[in-house]
Amino acid sequence: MQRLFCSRWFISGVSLAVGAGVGVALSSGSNRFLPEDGLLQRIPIIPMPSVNAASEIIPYQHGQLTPSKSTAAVKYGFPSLSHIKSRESYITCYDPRNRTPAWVIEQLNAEALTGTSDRKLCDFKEDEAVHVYHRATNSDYRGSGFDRGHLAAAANHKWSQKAMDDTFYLSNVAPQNPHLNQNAWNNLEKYCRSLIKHYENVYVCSGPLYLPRQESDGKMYVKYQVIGKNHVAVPTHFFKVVILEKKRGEVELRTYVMPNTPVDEKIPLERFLVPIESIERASGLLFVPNILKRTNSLQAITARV
DNA sequence: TTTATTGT
Repeated sequence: MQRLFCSRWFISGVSLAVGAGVGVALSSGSNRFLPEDGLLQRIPIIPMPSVNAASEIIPYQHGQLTPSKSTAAVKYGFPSLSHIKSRESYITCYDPRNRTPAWVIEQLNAEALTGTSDRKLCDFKEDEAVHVYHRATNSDYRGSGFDRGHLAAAANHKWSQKAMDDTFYLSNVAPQNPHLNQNAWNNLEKYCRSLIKHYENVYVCSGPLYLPRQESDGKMYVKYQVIGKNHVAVPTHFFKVVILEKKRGEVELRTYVMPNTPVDEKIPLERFLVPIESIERASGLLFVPNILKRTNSLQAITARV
């Protein structure tokens, strides 16, 4: 895991600047791609199938207009759909195998950050919307040595007590090194909140990573601890993708990765910037597909600053 | 200020 931070990513970072010219190109196409579109347009997941409509979900086959024979294979249902949940304060995709979120996305703005909500009134709680087989519980975390680290941060949702309460579902939480959670990661969250002063809109997508590393036999393995009776996975790293909209519609992306270990908070946050592509490859996710997938002409986007 | 855990 140290390798990630020794590589050139460590210093270079990336910031994709979508210029004003691209903004015009966007609006000349389908409205779906306008930056003003809401949170839902930015979910890093491809289409939501409609439940019970097997023929709509079966993989597309070239030149085939009738439902494929494999429709019958799912007569008794799909083992999973996409586990998207919408909450008062955020939208999340749950990872039932790891008992943590796969990602959580939230919009930060002055209204959301202002209010009298009090985290002392909140308790971490099981998410009863998650099947018991796949649900993390407080007892899984107790005595584990890990914090219940929020992905959508409580302080991002002070506007309503309910919104803050919703961030305390364990489906919005992953085992996090206490030092990281309370120092460097907390600083990154504070920094994200501070960005609302300088940008029209701030969207934040956070999640766990399980990065491979070389073991002593020279081969690459993904190794991670699991805690509690439910074997809640301990991520090796965490990512944060910050989507910043300027007043003229320009979009800037910043992608951070921190290891799930103590991190010296004197290290400037910029040192944790990585290219968004590296997170997309490592996580299996695609961020801002509405911008980056739109055309083949990535050259229209300035890909390094 | 915000992030938390543990023990009573």
